[in-house]
Amino acid sequence: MQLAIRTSAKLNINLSPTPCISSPCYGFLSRHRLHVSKHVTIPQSLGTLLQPLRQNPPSVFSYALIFQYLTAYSNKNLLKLGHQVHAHMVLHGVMPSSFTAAKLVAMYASSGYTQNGFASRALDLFDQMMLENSEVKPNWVTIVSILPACAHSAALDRGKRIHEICRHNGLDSHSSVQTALIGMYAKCGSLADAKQCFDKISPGNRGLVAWNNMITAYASHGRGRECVLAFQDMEASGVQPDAITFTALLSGCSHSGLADVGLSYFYSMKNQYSVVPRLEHYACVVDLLSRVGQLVEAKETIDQMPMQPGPSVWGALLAASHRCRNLQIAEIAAKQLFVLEPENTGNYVLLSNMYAEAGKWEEVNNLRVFLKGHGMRKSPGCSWIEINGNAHLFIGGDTAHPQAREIYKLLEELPEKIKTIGYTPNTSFSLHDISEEEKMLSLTTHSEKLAIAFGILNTRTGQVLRVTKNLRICGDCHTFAKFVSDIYKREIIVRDVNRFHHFQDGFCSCGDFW
DNA sequence: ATAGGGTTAG
Repeated sequence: MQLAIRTSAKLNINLSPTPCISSPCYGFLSRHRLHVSKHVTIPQSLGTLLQPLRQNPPSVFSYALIFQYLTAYSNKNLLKLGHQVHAHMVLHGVMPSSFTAAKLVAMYASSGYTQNGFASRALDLFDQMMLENSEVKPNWVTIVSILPACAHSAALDRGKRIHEICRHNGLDSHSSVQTALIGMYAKCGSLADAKQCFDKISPGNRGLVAWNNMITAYASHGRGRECVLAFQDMEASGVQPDAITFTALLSGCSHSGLADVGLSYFYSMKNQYSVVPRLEHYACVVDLLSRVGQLVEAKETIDQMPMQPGPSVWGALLAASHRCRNLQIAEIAAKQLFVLEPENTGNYVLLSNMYAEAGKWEEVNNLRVFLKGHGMRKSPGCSWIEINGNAHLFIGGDTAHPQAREIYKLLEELPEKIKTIGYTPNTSFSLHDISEEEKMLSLTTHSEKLAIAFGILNTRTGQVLRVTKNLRICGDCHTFAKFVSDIYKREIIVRDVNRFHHFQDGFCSCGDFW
């Protein structure tokens, strides 16, 4: 059978992390039945593809082909179908072979980033296959499929375990595996391990993606110098940079205040490196310019772009206006964004925050009424921390955790304790229409504070705390983390939607400018 | 029998 695999149908990977919550995969799936025509519209050829499932019993091979097909198409609706086919396989007692296992993991992993829960499903599936059936061996494809799921959910311990599995199966010398490990370690907050994996690849085997992964790693951890040095090493080793290299390099420069360096790379990328700037590069430039206070120039750059500025570019301008506290330009950017991506509540929240900071309460109220009228709600912030391989998830004001009492007790004492060394709670980051007292309450129970407090309570002295948040870290929590890192002498690494913050001895690697 | 590629802005 000839398969029409569309390899171009790749999923856009989003940095926005989602938590990994364990769920019994097979139990869930066994409640499902195969209702193919009801739930999804499928391409004609897929109908033909599903035909072999009517055999009794269907062969492992039929399943493998379907999983492969669905991976190539990877979209949400087809993943639903994938679930059902997986359920079908379980119900018919067909045991996965190494081959179907790889396909299955790839299927869940490739679609897992856009929707909560699928990355964890891929991870659970992987774990079960490693445990339940020793006949099933991971191959390098299984590994490079599953590692991004660890990266996405910031599951460092699980990632380390998978690295161990690689060593055990002799896969750790495979250059694609090594390359994927760099990304996993970097996104799970361990830059040192990422570097170690990079160094392990023999210089001749360091391909474009390995370099891109390493430069991205430095960029997201705010190590601009290393970013530029790695870029220079890459050039020296004869690997041509591509558009992704420059995205990483430019964002690395902006994350660490190297605005001039970043801008000069932007200007030379087209002429010297023959890489045509794309939307994301313009988004970086807007960001770079705003960091040297040139917001007006940023707006002019957008006006002169050779292509239509998309939401990414206007989003960068909105963030830049917030950074420069320029309400006028913020309104221009927001106006565009409300048309281009009306469903993105983050834009309304950011503009509303700016109005609030400027004391324009009427506009704040207008926005709130608008959001309410359209049934939109601010997406809830959540943070999680992995301890002994388990992810503990917190939502702001959450009391559901078994250790909630201890956590809240610590969060009552901590602000008082760190006030003595200069901390003042900043309620301007909490912009609901509520009293100061209530504001304070919601501020002290932000999800990232809950996760940090939980981490302090459940780890040994000196152990690094790695917290991940689905949104941008709040300014007050940022200050809070600095003081906590100081009095507890703890390194706290927070990954937010944009970048990493390394807190140590009362300072943050972002230099308070992010 | 199947033979699949990791990286992306604010």
